[in-house]
Amino acid sequence: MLYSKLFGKSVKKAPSDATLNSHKLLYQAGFIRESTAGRYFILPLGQLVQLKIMDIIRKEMNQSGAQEMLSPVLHPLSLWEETSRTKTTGFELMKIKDRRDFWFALGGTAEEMFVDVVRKFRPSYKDLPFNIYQFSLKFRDELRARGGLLRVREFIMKDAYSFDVDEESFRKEYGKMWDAYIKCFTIMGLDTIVVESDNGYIGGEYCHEFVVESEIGETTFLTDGKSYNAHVDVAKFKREEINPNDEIKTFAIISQPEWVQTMDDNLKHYKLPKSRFLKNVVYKKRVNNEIIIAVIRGDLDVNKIKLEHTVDAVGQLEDASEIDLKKLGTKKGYVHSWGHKKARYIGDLSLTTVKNFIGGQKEKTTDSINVNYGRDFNCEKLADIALAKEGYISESGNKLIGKRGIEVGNIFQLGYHYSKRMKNAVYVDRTGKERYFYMGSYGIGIGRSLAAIVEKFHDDKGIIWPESVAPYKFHLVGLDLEDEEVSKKVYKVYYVLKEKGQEVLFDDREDVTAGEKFADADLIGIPHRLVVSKRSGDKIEHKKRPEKSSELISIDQLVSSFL
RNA sequence: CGGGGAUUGGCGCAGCGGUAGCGCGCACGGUUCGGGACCGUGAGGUCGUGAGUUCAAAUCUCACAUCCCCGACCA
Repeated sequence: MLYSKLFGKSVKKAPSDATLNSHKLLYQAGFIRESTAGRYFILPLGQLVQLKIMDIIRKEMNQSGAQEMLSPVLHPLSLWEETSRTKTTGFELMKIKDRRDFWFALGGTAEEMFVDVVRKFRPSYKDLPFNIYQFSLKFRDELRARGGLLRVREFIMKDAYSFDVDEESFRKEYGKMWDAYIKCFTIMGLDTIVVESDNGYIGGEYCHEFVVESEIGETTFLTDGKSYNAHVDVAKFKREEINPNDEIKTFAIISQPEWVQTMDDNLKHYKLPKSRFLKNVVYKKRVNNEIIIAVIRGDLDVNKIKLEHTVDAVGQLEDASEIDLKKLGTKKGYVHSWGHKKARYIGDLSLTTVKNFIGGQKEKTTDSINVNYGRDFNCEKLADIALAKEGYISESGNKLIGKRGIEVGNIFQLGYHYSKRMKNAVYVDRTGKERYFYMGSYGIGIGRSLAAIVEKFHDDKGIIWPESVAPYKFHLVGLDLEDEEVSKKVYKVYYVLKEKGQEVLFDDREDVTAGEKFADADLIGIPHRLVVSKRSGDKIEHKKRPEKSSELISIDQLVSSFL
């Protein structure tokens, strides 16, 4: 490729509102341009990188036995209605209708479509398992796009869907995808941490995110530095016994000064740690206005997402308002840990780690002490509904550390979530009976991976592409082109490389200074820079992008050592 | 969706009631030529949109739109 003809040249300055290195550099070097917020033109250089990334993924997917296909981008809305995902709160589905008033969803993920195509075949157990995937545009009506390619409203995603006869078979597939993902990201130069995460509106029981650690990342997760990594939404931790040696005392209602209202007042008044008090947090379920009171040890906070899973209300809980509390017959700070009629009580596992809790039925000048779970009150159930934090102890006994990262891929166990909700999502087993598919889905964001690579591989001069994803392998710089000899030589190098099928970007511009060409080469970040000039004589000057010094080599050496 | 900021040529910005400017980039000519050179000439803008105030609005007022940042939300 002649640089003089390349569409999308470099510019000196990035727009002032670009804050991330990947955004600035990709803009400056001519890889991307914005259309509207969160929608990007991927320019020729950028597309070459995207294609490289897609090739890496395609190869590993095919290697693992998956089959590439393509689904329409417009999904009949009726499919999304079949799984009730049109109603899932928090997910803004983009809808569009054609001239016959037929409604479509602009796909943000394609579970329904893939189930739909599979059920058209009514497979037999002999056809299973299989994994089908595609690269296609995805639409997410994000409330706020940000960070260049990191969070966009339209992007290319590799999404795969697996269909198995049962869980055991599925687990193998899940493992295969896990391994394939690690391999893909490693080839791209990315070290990923596999993090347990929340499945949100996708459904299913467990899932994992592949995260590239980065300070600018949006995903926050906790790790014990060894075997345990989990998204804060789902992270588990040990509840230590607070006072195991205390004797259990008799429950009592005592008088308490009126000024004791908040947790801080309690600490002052009783001179005991937060963990000795009961805390109640009230939520309301949006669909039916059901009131849920989460009861938890005073030093812990409630994790709304865990609670939502516990009460089967994913994406449906909101903080109760003062009006809601009034309906319960109470107000802020005076919620009881038991006894409010029409409320469901869910307790955290921490309730059994304290003897003789203080609190639980606070009134204006009284409260209860020596409250023990199981003896003095019970919840509908005890579950893990507490928010894990940095410094807490993981279940394997190590301290949890908080980190940030960019989520570049994820794998989901879907189980029967979709097959049970959609009609005829079944195969025929050995005995001729119909059985539900056991499913999984697997995604990788192409643009986000690209941005993550740039975030990791750059210096103050520009991008430093790993060879596996670089838009070109060689950046040939021709200097002194007005000199006929030099000009002949550099074109010869260009044609030799091209003849050998090499990817080469040739800076053939005649009216540009050497300094500018070098600056552009650094900015664009192609792994091997070749310079031909008066100074290089018969040889070619070769320099790797991250290195400072160059070496003089002959064209034969170039061919023998680098092609 | 809450809070903050912005919108003037392709990009970065100045101007803040009285003739729309600068730097970069672009085009042409010339001098340069190994780390973003210099001189000269030139093209390019109904100052986000719509109302209003005023003799006069890029500038003041209001509304709207778009974009950015923080948060909430979110595979």
